[in-house]
Amino acid sequence: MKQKVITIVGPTASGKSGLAVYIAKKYNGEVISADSRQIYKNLDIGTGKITKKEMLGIPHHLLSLVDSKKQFNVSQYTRLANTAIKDIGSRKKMPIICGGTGLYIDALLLGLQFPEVKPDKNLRAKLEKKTASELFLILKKLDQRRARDIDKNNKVRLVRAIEIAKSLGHVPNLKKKNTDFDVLWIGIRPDDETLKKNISKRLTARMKRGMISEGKKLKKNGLSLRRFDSLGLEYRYLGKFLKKELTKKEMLEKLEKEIWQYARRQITWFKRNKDIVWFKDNSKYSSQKIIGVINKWHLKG
RNA sequence: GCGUCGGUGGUAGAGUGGUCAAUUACAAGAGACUGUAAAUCUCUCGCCUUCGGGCUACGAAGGUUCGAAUCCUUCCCGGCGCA
Repeated sequence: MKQKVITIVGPTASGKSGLAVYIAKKYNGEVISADSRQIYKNLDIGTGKITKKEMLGIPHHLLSLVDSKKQFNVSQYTRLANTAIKDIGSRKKMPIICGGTGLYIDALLLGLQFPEVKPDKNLRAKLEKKTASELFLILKKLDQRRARDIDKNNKVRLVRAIEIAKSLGHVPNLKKKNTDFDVLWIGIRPDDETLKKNISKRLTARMKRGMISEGKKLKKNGLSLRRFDSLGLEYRYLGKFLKKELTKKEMLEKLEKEIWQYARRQITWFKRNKDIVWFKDNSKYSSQKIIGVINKWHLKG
């Protein structure tokens, strides 16, 4: 019998975390985070990590595990998440995946198998200095086929493709492995106006909770400004503020827009998955409907 | 009041007689996604379109010219200087 897994996806500030706890309470579940930034230690306020209090006693996995100076990736994520699912399942509890990082979730639940080539820091550093078209030519020599479908303006992708091709001789086709999961996909997508409001409110709340001092502390503890930038969103803009490139007001204005753009990108990603059952919010009314959907799925076997 | 500089698409800001529906950036919208994914990348972006093109536009109104966002006149608005 397949392991049952409930998954809650949606854009940032849609109320996923609260819903996950609510469902976990009802179904004797534990939550596994699927968030590429909340996996890091000490990135708490800026990532909107759920607090101990908000967890209401529900165990949460894959939060605050990695040093924020280190680079984490999908492959590590799927390994950890698979282990967590097994662990939770073995204790006869319901794993609830909750998060907004589409790639991580799909890799885990759709079984995307990426080529097993470890990141090569030196090679990357060398390649990053080249232009996209130079990189494209390098890749073309190594793997004609991959060069044909790759986005030839996307340096990040090109670098990785070259990295793989150098190691394996070519870039293998992406494989999907059959997973042992029976997944119920639940999506939360508020209407645009509500989502915008939520984003704005949440940002204000984060400021009150001390987002700026969190940033200062991270910097003091040696997190480079370059790293701030690559972490994106709040940390990218916190970094610009700490560098004095932006005033506090400018930071907040730009950040709010940027978060909105991010939310749109998340929605674009999740829209592709036709298995997702969408709801507007996590209100009482929606929650009841969601429970109904879960019950039906749960009874099926 | 006189002088002077300026008024360009949602915003900032190029353009100073034809190659201009107008560089670029941002905002907005759509989308992509092979181990960085909160990252990275692409497309659209005056209106209409049978996708050939058509129409209306660079403060307003006139004028010069084969042709004006670009030159001239007047007016309106804003900055600065002098009164």
